[in-house]
Amino acid sequence: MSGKRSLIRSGTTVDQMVRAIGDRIVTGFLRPGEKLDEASLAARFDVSRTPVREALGRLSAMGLVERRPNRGATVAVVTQEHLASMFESMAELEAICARFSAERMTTAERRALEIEHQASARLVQLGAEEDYEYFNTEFHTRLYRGAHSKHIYELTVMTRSRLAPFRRAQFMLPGRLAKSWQEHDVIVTAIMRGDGAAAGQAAKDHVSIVSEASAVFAAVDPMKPETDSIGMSS
Amino acid sequence: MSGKRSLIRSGTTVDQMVRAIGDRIVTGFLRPGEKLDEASLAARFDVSRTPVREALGRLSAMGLVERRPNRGATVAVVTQEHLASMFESMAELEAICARFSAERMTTAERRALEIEHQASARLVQLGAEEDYEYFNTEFHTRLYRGAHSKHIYELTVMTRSRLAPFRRAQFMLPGRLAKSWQEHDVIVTAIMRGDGAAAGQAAKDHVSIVSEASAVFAAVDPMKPETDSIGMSS
DNA sequence: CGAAAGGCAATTGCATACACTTTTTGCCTT
DNA sequence: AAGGCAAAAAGTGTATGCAATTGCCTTTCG
Repeated sequence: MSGKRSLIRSGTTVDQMVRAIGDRIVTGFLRPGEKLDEASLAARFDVSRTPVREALGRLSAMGLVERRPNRGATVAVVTQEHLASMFESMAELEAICARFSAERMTTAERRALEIEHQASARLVQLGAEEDYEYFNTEFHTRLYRGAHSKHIYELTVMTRSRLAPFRRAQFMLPGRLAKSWQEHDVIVTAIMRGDGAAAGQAAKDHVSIVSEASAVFAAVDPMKPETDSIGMSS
Repeated sequence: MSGKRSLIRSGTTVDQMVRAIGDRIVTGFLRPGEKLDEASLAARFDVSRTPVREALGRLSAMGLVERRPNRGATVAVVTQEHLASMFESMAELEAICARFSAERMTTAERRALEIEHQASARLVQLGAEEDYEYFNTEFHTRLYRGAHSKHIYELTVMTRSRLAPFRRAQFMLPGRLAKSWQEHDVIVTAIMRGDGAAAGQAAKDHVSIVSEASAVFAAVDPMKPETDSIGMSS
């Protein structure tokens, strides 16, 4: 019977299940609308149904899977409207964060933001998309933290994680890197001079542009049976 | 042991547990910081640990309880700062909803909002706090829906439910009913004439006032052992 | 006398077994 | 032949048992 867990890393079994299943959804290996059978998943990962069940519950709370009582779980289907709604929310949330950041950031926070932002300019010149993506995430996180509001932070991070699957390839568009940096520059400038309104507007515009850039990926066909079930990774 | 649900109402057992435990937290019967023992709760409600466990997971996602791996669950302790942060977020979210409502509500939605708002005026005159509370909830829900943005709606409802414990007694303050109605009136007026900026500002002010009115309840001493709540019955 | 290490009790995490709900399939009726 | 009903199969929901981790208490050594 149950032997050793696969060589997946740390955390409780449920955490591993959340990561494993979540990854497969985010990477598109599990298609939207696809049924998630508890027993199958449990067998696939060599665990019992219990942790799988709890993992599905968490993923449901994250919005990655949908659950109906007595009817099982499916990979969440994100409609065009819902996706637009999430990007819209993201724009509003980022605007709030930028506005608050402009008003509340400490001197140290402003300096760190500026320094990191300037440093990332080099990545644009080099066209280092991978590294820029990392700095991009860091940049936005700084904005969220700079708002000095724990709950706003939570809402924003939650929304961002929910949008992650659709933002993945936004930097593949040519010239997007430089444009992204310039948009960041507008935000930083506004924050440095404490102009909350301008910072908010700039952040909103920034996300709106990202939204449009990602819109092309919304055309992911849902409910495609897919040949196989579950492979290995992470 | 014997299966004999208490006389709590419908839904799956987990739903009942969520309601039961959530109610006890919201009503203050379970104090912030208090430990939530799975076995005790299961015995108290005459169910097995499994649904209790899942219920604690959901309540954790709602922010009502905090969970640490292998260390059990406790009633979430909300600090003064976090509470202020949540009210602040609520103000911003309601502002967004009101702004969008002013810009996007259909004619039917506007009419329904206006009618219901006017109807609630009578409740103010009568001083029917219970009934007004119901209409108040309804009013705000209309605003959330009127924004025509599913994700914004979700974020707002989530935040509101998380603030529920602290808003409970806001109408106990004398004269609060009439003031609340007047604030609603400003919002409705702005929405009716499609003035998004004004509606947003009015909604933000409204929540801010509620926040202040509720601030007094933030002084709930956490981690009071309490004689005990969960006794053995059966 | 204090501190650290080791053992013990309590509680959580996971596995397995059972019960109930939903869906499918095959047979019977019209 | 088509539709509906019923029984079985599949799958979720709940209960219970067992393993593993945590926190406390005792014991021992500096």
